[in-house]
Amino acid sequence: MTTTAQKRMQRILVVDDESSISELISTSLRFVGFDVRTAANGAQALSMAEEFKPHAMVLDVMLPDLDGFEVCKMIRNEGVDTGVLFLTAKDGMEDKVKGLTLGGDDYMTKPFSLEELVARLRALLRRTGVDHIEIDDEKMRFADLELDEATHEVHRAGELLDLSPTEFALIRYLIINADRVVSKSQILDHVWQYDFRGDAGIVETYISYLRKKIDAFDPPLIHTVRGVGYRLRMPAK
Amino acid sequence: MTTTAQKRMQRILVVDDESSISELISTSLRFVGFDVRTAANGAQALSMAEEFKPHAMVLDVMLPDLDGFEVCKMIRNEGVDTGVLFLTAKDGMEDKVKGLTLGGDDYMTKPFSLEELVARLRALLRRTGVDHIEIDDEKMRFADLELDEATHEVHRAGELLDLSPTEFALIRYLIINADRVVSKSQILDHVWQYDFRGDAGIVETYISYLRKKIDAFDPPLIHTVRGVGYRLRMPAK
DNA sequence: CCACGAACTGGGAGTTTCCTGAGAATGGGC
DNA sequence: GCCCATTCTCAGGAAACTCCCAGTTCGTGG
Repeated sequence: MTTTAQKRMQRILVVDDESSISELISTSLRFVGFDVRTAANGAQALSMAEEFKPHAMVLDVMLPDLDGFEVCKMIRNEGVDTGVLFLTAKDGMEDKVKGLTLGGDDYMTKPFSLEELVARLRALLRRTGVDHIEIDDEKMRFADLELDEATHEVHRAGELLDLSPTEFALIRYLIINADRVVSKSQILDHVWQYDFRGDAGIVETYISYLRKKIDAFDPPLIHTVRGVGYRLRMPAK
Repeated sequence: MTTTAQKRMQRILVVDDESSISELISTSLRFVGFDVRTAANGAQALSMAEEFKPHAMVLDVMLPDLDGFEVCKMIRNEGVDTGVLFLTAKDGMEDKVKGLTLGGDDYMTKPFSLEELVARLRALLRRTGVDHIEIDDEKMRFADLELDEATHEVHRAGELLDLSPTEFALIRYLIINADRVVSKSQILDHVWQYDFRGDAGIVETYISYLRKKIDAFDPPLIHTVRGVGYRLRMPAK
């Protein structure tokens, strides 16, 4: 399944020299339905891109041989038309990246959360519009809740809610998994940055924050399933 | 049966250095219809994986030679495409597991109950979707009883029942073994954590709890088989 | 029909899980 | 640099849950 490329799948090339990171990313992307290849350095990335023709790339700017921007430039010169999501460590480089990610591209600083990565990548594919099989108009809905990926806005019953970034990511994850029970550790794994080493209790705190904003309306949508996790659901009236 | 691999059976590789644990697990898995092999350390696991090509693995993170993550990585590098259910002691290691269980993988902390293990393993196989013989969409039914694994809801005659975690696990076990008599010690072994040192009398208590909720409807489905155990059955009217 | 063991169930103690408020630490924007 | 929003930790309290115990009922064999 990882070797046989499906025709309708969007192809992503992941380039990072830390194997733990590239594995983390590629596993996640495969899970949400992308066809993924990986490369560990610039040279590999080049030959892989030519052969694989990815719709988008996740590209670490810090590679052992070339830097990410070089790789990007060369690949585009080869005529491979692909959006790029740059990954960068949190340091001075950040500024440099900003200047270079014009056009449809985007970047994220490590460490990031996987939901965020997937969301950005989808947005990027939508913008660069390589393959319009897309049906989703960057808006998600559940009951009278509405989440807009593009504007990062959340409305309930027509009213705009003021959410912090983490709150937004959390409610997004809950909406994606609407009606299913998600455990606190699942939430932690997907919503928090992958190197978060704290207690799962933080999830309780944020659920509490969210409830104050989202469930200030009736009926309450966020339900606790004791001993298991949380669940977004429309209570049977 | 343990040596002759059936074509339609899903293959599971169990890796743990405590033989009592790996035996416990493999017996259970065989009983519910998997084709199981075991390994006691990383090296064995590697050679076994290559030859056996498991659909999924149950992998202790704490092994005498390599750690579980290494093993997992190496096996995947060998091109064996397999989901992994990590086992971890309840300590700091928990954190380390989190980042690596994204995608299709999952993990559980010891001690666990065998029902839980089987349920998670099935969910994992469903997600990684190696062998799509699936008919069940995470829902089980018996008579007018309906149990949904995803929402953790149980309905009888269309009405939602409010069950505690243990009650839920117990009714799940009874439904799985519908129409068969299961003894109190079987129940204890499968539904409670394997290190539970209490009396089998606890089962009576929970059967009683369940009856109040499930058999508040007609006809009663939970029947006592005196001197033997319990049986879920539709009484011949 | 009696006697005995098995099963049922209410009560309650001890534990676990969850919720929430308060405050320290961090970091970005003005 | 200062302020404010945000993130995260911690701890008290409430509620749910697990488990044990003991008195009672039930079923079966003698």
